[in-house]
Amino acid sequence: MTAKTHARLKAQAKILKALAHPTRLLLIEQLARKTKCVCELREVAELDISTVSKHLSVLKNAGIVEDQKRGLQVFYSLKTPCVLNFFQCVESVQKGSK
Amino acid sequence: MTAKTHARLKAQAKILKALAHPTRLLLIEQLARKTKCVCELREVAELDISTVSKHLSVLKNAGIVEDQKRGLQVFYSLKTPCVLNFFQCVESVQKGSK
DNA sequence: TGGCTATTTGGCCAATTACTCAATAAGCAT
DNA sequence: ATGCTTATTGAGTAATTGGCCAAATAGCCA
Repeated sequence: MTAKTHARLKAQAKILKALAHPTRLLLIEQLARKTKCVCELREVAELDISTVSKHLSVLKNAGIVEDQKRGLQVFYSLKTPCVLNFFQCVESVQKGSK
Repeated sequence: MTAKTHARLKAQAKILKALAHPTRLLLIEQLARKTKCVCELREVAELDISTVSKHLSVLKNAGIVEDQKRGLQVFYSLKTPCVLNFFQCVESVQKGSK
């Protein structure tokens, strides 16, 4: 395998890895509805705010969400809504067909 | 968050997690072309056959591939080709839009 | 049966991940 | 400036992951 192929696969895996965590999926679902600040997301996730912040930075780093500071709060929004299409296929996999 | 929601998210994450590794993405690309045995995949992946076998069992356990024994060899094939659609979105994320 | 080949499984280790708590930064208000 | 609130970052720890090697399993054929 060439180094180029390896780099491509690694980059693709990074994005999927960012999606591959229950809490981060929850955050994505929330952001699919509307832009929310970290404190709102913390309530939904029922986790320490530092933990939520770190999950958000993983998603941001992968290019899936973006952030915007407004006063004291930081609002996150879904940058690439196409990730929601994943769920359809995930469901197909769960049903064991297609 | 309800226990049910948590279970759903965990199940979805499991499938994404199975996809989220460079080697497993390579295996999926290979199987998208055609059914292959473990030994053929080992050559492509350039890894110990036991490592490849474990990656395949992760994919199988997630419902993404299926296996069929023919004589000494075990052939794997893509059970849910829709996972290939993921790549389109992954590309969009990489380009930072949509 | 015994030997050969293909694959899976178990043990081990190094690297990564997810979490919490504590410390730091940044923005506003008094 | 001081204090209060929101968020991020760093340290430390427990659990998970991915790799290899060695051992076990399974199928074929002599």
